[in-house]
Amino acid sequence: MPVRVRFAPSPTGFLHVGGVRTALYNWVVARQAGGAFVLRIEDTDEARNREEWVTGIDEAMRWVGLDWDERHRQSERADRHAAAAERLAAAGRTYWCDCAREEVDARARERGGPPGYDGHCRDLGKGPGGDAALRFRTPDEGTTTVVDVVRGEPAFPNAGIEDFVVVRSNGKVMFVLANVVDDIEMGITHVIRAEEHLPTTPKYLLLWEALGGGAPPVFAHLPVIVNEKRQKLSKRRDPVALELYRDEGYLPEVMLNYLALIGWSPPDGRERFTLAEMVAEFRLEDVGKSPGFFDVAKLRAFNGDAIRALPVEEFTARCQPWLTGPLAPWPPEAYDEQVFAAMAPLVQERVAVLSEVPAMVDFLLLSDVRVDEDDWARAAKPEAVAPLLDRVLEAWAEVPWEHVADEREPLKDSLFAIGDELGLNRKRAQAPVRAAVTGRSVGPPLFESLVVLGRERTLDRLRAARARL
RNA sequence: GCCCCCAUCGUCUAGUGGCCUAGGACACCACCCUUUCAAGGUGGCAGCACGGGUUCGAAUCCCGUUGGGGGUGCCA
Repeated sequence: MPVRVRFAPSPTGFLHVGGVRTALYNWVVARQAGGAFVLRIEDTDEARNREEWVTGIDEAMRWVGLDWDERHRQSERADRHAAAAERLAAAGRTYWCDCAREEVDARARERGGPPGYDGHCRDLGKGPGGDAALRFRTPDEGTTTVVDVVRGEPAFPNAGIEDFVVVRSNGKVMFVLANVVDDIEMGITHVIRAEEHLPTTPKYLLLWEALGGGAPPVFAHLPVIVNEKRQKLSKRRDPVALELYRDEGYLPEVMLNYLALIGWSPPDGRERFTLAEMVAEFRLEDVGKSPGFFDVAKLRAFNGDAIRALPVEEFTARCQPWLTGPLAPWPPEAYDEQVFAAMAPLVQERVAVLSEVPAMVDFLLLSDVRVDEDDWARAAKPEAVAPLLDRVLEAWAEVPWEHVADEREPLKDSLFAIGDELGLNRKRAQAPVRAAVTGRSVGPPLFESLVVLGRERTLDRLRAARARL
């Protein structure tokens, strides 16, 4: 039987990073088996069915490079779901129930037992219509066991599984049923999803059997991804949208690499690997069981390494959204390809995410520098800064405007010579110049930057700074 | 409350009964390099939750405790 897996996100406005990992594992399993990766958008809840949210999923998937073989929208299969519900009803596996939530709760309280539905309408022979919902009759005895590649065989006593609703009173089919129907009809062989679905899996299995689905799929419930407080990442309090990381300048291949590592690592334990390597080495049974923390610090470290490993041309190409695109902090005409090309290698080894690039070169592209108050104050503190700037201004008006490593380095030599005479070490001598010219206390190497900036602009900025002293 | 899951450095993990005085990575600290910041180099800190078993031998197997998490909808 050909391997067929599915990734079934519901449109919530963005693609959740945890979902990306789930999609990745599914995709890898499909690719290594030469099977099919099905993208199934579970949009049956109207509140989550906004068109742009649906296309947002496609875009996000494309960005990370997880291509699908089939794409379905659950909402388009409503008739299939309804037909399945009818089959269940015809087979006597369901019954109509018009108990209100409050009644169910009240009875549970009286009973003193666990909350949940008590089977009140089971044998009342009620019909559809009004507030009636269709409930699935669950077994009172026995155990439903989930055979799970990563969890073993968790067993659930059937007595603890309430008669759950499969069709709402408004006629809409519930998620579990739609899920099972789609999985059966789409020939899904492996259900790889987040651990939070484990508790509903017995219901899934019961329905699967009731619908005559044949051999159930192989399950793999992946450990959840948690925040620093060890809670499942939530869209309300945690930065979970893949788009956020994309706009911050994380590389898609790094996102995949890092996410893969939460829950799985290659046999040899190395941490950096490509998608192709993962396809070659991944095994579902090697997936870990414990929840994993989404550590942005580590993601950043991986990203910085990956950026540095890029050929410069590619680095430059990948920077375009922040240089000439919508994420650039300046108008398109401010960008100068030549200027950036001169700085690119120096910038490349200093950023961890691409969104940090503009701040590294803005002083070269913008006509006015905004000088950071604190940085300037710190750099300008020593008494000797005023005479230093005076003498540098004088010297640099004459000196050859170049910086040649290992040979003559006129800019550098003159600055440090002046600094020496005034009792300022190299660190303190370059600081006021850097702050005056670039606006910040950190940035790419100073003399290289000045060469690109040019004599006139450099001297202008130094004069302006001298005047502020 | 009830059901289910989980438990190795701060974090992600390697480890599947002797190879473990527990390895790597990120973070952190120190030093080196150095025109800032990075990068790089060297070194360091730091862990098998606890208690019982099983065994010649347990991070590895079993039971319990504790701690954490998930689920418990006419959401997906």
